[in-house]
Amino acid sequence: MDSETYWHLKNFNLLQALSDEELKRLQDMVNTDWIRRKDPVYLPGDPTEWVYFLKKGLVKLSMTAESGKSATVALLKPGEVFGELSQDESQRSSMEAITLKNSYLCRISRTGFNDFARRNKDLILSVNKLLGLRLRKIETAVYDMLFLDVPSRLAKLLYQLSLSDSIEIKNGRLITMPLTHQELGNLVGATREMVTNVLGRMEVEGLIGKDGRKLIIRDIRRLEAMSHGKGFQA
Amino acid sequence: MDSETYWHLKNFNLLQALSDEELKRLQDMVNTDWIRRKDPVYLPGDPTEWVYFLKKGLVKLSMTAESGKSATVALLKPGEVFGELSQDESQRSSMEAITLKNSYLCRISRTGFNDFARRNKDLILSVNKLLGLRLRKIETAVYDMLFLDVPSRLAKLLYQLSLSDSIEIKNGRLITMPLTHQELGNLVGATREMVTNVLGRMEVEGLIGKDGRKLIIRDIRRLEAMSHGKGFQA
DNA sequence: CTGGAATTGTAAACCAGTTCACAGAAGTTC
DNA sequence: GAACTTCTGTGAACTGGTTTACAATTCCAG
Repeated sequence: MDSETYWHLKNFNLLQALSDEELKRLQDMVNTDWIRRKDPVYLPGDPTEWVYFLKKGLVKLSMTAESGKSATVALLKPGEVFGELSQDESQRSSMEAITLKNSYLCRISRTGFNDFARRNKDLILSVNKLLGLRLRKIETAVYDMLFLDVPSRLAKLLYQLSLSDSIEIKNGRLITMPLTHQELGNLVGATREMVTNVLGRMEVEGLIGKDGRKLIIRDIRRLEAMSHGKGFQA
Repeated sequence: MDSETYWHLKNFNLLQALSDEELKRLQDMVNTDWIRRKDPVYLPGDPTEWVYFLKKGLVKLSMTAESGKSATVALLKPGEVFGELSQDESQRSSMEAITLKNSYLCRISRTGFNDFARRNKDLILSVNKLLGLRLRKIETAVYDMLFLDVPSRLAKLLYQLSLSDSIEIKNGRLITMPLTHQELGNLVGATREMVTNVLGRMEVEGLIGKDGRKLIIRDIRRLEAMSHGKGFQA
């Protein structure tokens, strides 16, 4: 492999615990794929036979109903691992994974990975930790869906995006993650129209601004506050 | 301990992998508690310092908002394990665990349990499997909340209760789990009134019946069908 | 078996968010 | 830079579910 695309499994948190020798062994089990923007990695109903390591790009993990409605569960960035990790020999995927940018990812067979992990206490512990994190994340997502209204949920999302995916600009922070209103809606469980509407109000209130189609966070404090209480309270 | 209350850790799925010797060692780390019906095991905000094994009784795990609204995440029966299991040194509990019947449970310090598990590959693997199951369960809960209406969610719940907590009677199955309309509502994410209303319609349709305050499942087939599609479709 | 507490039943008013139906703006492609 | 596609903006009509307020029933303790 050339040095441009040469990839260290080492860069994945999950694998941090492995020795160089073990990494080499694992490396032999790995396939690397390139997937074009908007193409699927896997679809609902596919067997869960691979574990994926995202090397470069952006992947959206979402649930879809037959009605066509869909909800985004996670946006995965380089270094993140997805696919069914637990030992449990579960049937088929309920989710769909689609790239939002051209992406490089590595793929290990689930059974292969599990056999490998079985011989590596530290790796099992890492998997354990990761599952715990995922669990807590989805639990708070449930909490938010049940107890917060759409403006609060959107405020929270923008707050988080501003921490994880933005750059400092004059008078605010520019969100770099390329998300349409539709995709924001899928992330907070609301319609595209509702998102447009709420963002409009937020702009009037001076909480956010926009540069063409990109969002600018203007008052992160108030956004953060809003993400707890009841939306716009008047 | 007398033979009535003597308890084999062995009966817990999670611990199946342990040898008798290991079980003995674990047993020394265990406290047994008796908790009165309706009393809490822990509350939101409590530190997550224990892992619990429910020996006898019934425990409700739920999330509550400051508004007082609450959602039930799980009903735990003897043999089930709860509390924060993953290695991740997470802060405080977001959930509340309350007994619905007088209950016996065993309690192991989380750090103790984790140290113990760290030396037991098979145990960690079991924990992983359990976390995987929990994850899948909550994922389908999210799916249901997002894509199914209240009648469908309730139908699904009744269907499941009829599989797991009912006894055969003449002309149907009697649900043995003691749940009020309020509690059914908390389980499906709806108000008490909505539950009363939907159950009423289900009774008219001949899907269910009631014996005093207890529910009887009359047509499990149609309930099951209903749990997929759009509630009452006319 | 009786009095009070908890649960169920009911219906009208209300509301957050969806649906529908377009119009305008911003990017993209050739 | 024209033609197209994708995305944003907007408002009216609608709807599933909540809220509120009470009445009726069931349960349980003494």
